[in-house]
Amino acid sequence: MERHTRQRQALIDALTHSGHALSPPEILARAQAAVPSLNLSTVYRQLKALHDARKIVRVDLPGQPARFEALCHEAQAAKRGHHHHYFHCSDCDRVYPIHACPGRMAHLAPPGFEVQRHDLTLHGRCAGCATGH
Amino acid sequence: MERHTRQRQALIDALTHSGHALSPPEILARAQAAVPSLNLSTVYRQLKALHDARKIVRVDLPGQPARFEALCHEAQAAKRGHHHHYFHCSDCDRVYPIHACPGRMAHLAPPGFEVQRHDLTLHGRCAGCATGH
DNA sequence: GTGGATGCAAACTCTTTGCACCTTG
DNA sequence: CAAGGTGCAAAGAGTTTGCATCCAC
Repeated sequence: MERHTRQRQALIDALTHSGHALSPPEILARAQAAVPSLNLSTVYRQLKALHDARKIVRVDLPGQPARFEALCHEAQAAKRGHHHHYFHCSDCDRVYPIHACPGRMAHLAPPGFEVQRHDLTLHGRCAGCATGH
Repeated sequence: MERHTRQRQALIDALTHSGHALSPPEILARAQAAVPSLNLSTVYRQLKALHDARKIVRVDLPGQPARFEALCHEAQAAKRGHHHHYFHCSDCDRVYPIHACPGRMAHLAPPGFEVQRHDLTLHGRCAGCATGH
């Protein structure tokens, strides 16, 4: 992450301008609008670099390929990925962040288990799909 | 799922006798104790058949390879996979079912979103690992 | 005996890596 | 011009599939 390249910028733009998390192939397709020669390997390498630099978040949902999301400026300034969860639309397959959390879940685990964190994924239909597209 | 074969039985035994969810390679290793010639392809085919027959549950955790769990007899009799969640131990990497649920989560989604179901994964240390192995 | 199940190898998806070439600073 | 980044192709995990052989019924 030392040099500024067109491919990195195209990638960041693609993530920033999308309202939802994108998969590596989706990122490739969108970023290729700006840099047609862009390669999937470069996408993966940049994603890793941006993730290590805490500029993007990896969104892993159960049984699904990884998606990535741009970190908002407030979160980047705070130097921490704000804790949040995701909504997966079973119609359009998009993933939306949810800025709410049901709270600590430690009481759900059996006695003796130390709960450190939790992941929550909601499934259903997003507002767009629910209203008949 | 029409014939009874040694490999299917070995696979079912491996899943039934384990206290936690197993990955396909783990299932292969355990079932090969009974049927040494057992092949990974057969494991995958049997897992698919058993899953379609509602005899096992697929456990997908975010960012992790699939695991499988035997359905308890009550659940099989009820013809439905009882709704539950999982605890993932970051020390021993085992996955334990949790027979508790925080309840409906519909209120966490933005207005207009229809929540149909949710997945919850707890992460931390299991009782065995927390007490110093 | 026959069709479903198995074993093996090849194919497929997703992701990572080696290496020569190109580009940024 | 030197180091880091890129593109391409090959290599890895995890999973699926085609096909000849095998074996449960």
